[in-house]
Amino acid sequence: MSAADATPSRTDKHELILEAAIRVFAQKGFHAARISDVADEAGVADGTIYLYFKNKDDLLLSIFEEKMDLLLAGLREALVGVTDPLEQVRTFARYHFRQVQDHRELAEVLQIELRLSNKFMKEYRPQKLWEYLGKFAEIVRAGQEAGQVRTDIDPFMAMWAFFGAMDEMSMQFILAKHRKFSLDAAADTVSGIFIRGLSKEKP
Amino acid sequence: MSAADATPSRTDKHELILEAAIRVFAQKGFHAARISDVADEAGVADGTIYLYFKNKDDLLLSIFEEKMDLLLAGLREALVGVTDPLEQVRTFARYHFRQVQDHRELAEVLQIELRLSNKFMKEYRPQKLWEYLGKFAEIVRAGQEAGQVRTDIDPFMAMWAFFGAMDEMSMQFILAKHRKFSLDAAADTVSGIFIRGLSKEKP
Amino acid sequence: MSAADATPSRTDKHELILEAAIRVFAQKGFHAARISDVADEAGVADGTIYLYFKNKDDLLLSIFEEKMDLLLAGLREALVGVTDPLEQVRTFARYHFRQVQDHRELAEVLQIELRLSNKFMKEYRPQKLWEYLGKFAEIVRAGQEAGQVRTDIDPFMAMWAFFGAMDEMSMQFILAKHRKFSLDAAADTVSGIFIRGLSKEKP
Amino acid sequence: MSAADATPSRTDKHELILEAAIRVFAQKGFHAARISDVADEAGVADGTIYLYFKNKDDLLLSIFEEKMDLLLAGLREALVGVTDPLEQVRTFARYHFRQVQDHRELAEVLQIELRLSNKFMKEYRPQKLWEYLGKFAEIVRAGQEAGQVRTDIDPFMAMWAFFGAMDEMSMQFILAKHRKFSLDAAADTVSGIFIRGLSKEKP
DNA sequence: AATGAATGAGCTTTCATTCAT
DNA sequence: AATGAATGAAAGCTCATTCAT
Repeated sequence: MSAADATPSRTDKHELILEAAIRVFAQKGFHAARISDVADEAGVADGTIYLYFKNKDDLLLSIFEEKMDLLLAGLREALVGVTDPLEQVRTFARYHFRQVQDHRELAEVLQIELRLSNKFMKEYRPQKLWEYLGKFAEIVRAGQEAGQVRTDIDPFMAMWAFFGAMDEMSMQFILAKHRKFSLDAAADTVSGIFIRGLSKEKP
Repeated sequence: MSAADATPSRTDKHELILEAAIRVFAQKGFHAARISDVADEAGVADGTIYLYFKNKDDLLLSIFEEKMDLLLAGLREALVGVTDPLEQVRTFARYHFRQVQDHRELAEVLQIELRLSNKFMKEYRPQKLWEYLGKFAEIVRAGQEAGQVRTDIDPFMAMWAFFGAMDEMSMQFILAKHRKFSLDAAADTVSGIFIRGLSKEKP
Repeated sequence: MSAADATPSRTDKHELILEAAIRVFAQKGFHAARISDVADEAGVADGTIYLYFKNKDDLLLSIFEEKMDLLLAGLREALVGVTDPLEQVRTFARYHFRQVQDHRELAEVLQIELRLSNKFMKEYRPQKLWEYLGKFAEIVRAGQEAGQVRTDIDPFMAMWAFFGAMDEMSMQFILAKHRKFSLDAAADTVSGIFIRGLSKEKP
Repeated sequence: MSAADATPSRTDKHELILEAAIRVFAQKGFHAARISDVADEAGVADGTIYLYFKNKDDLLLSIFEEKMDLLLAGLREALVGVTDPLEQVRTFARYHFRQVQDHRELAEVLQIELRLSNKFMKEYRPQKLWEYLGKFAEIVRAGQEAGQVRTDIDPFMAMWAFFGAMDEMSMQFILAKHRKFSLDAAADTVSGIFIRGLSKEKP
């Protein structure tokens, strides 16, 4: 009500429910999770969820959409000041695995549960994911133009390979809850392979 | 029907149902597919499926188990006579993508639908997958011992990265039903990156 | 706004909501209509409706109660000056069908939607309807006493028959949105049949 | 299994469920009745109902369709041997009210509950009802051709008036569970009014 | 008086699985 | 071994109603 209007009292149910859903989906899985589980976790009534999200699927997709925005913004920020394309590859990998580590439940939902939804995999076009990964294709193309990256590799092919490698290692990290698995080492391995694998051979 | 055939007269309903399930799961997705759909496709009664498989999940896992056996056997055969570790990487990649291309419905089930099953991802230990991928770790280790492969890379880390790269590209191939996407090119890209990425730098 | 107006400044939300409800119920049907639809149509908040009506059923019954008052008053006025009982039958029919024609949405609600409510049909005693129809029974009785109407017919039985005939024809008119259906012809048919049907045979 | 195959063991679930539904719908009303109520009444599981009927609406419509067939067949039989059109009117009325009396629960469903369904009233074309009532229009037309029935009345208008009169009286009979209301008297009243109302005035 | 965000009870329908034949 | 009719648990979603502001 003040001029500044920080709206501290507004609980932002949207955010509240979204975060609760991430925790619940990560723990029980999307299909096993009931709407009432999410409602309980968020401390609201079942029906309240439908005031903020169209349905259960929409809740899952909203997690993806909204979190990918943050992920993409963070990636752009992480790449600021890194000019060398091959160094950018390393930065990308480190940033990605750092996010997986820092937001493990979210990662679990995005990596595993999102793939549950046939809607997502087969009907939905993950535009946000393409924007995120597109940065890698740009890096490769820039490296090719700068003469550092071999030109016999298609940037988009390399992009999917890079994403696949990171994704699978993240998956193993998530699944290997009790085994040792260093994401820093994963970042170094992936960037190590791709940096050398993509660079022009020394003459 | 030959004398060598151990079970000549048995129609092998087990196999019949399994193949029907692959087609149905690939087409409709595991969750959307009904047991009665599989039964119809196989030309048997619903109840008959339960004489050969414990439940719907077991049907999915059986597809994985039995097909991975064939895949692994094929891989071993493909690698026969290829002695150079780096060349073995190329052979592996080509073999893998060839299988995806030749058994597209099976690939679709294994790549997408199998991941749907929380049971599979979180509880089940895909021993057969590890055996298959383990070949790659062996190749890397052998290369390291032979002095061709850099030793700062953990063979198992490399294994997951390699699998992830191939898997994601296969996924894109499967999803990109109408776009052009060459699996041969994918094999060359992946092996191109990994062969150079794993090899020792030339002095 | 006039001096005679007892409630000049009051916007009369009650009336506002009632009229909105008639339009909404007629258009979407009572069950399909949401309280929020009525609120939107009336330009008030959902909760406001509950300041004027006990619940959704009460809203429907209030439409009946209040509109039947007007209908009954109009009928009495229409019958003023008509002394011949058989002529009164014709007047009744013409008045009734005229109302259906002039207040089609209201008629739709009263004819179709009101019957939807189990509450209305099985628990509620439609006193107002009986008053309205009672006029017909009175007409018949008066005709019997005057010697114009046959006495082997129970006035109340005749009343229900007369009402049923008019009601069904109104229903057909309402349902037959696109077909030709003249309510004037309906009035003539009904009164034609009942006037002759009720009158004493000519000796 | 015998040659005669009376199939006494076949419980005919379809019929069983239909009859149970009539009882339940009549007692609780269509909307208030739960599928599980019908299942309980029929002594089957909830799911079984869906093996025989598409959904709850279909169950209601099936009652109408199947029972109207019987009603129509019975009407035709009742009219056999009655040649005089005006006498046929009386036969029709008596048959109709007899059915209401003998199948009171069915009548209750058809008269009251069927009208609950917006689907039925607004979308569904009650072909079977038209066939039933069409007999009356035929009777009127035949009477006009034979010179017994006045020609200033449209047979279809008369048909709706006749049906409305009978329907309303049936409704009152059904609603007036505890009051005295003779359906025989109703039949005589309706046919009395319509026979004289439709016949040509004596010269 | 007015609001409208929040509530939570309630129910149809699906479909994996069973078991009498 | 094979059938397929029958089962019944399970849950997403709606919407009339409430009440704190």
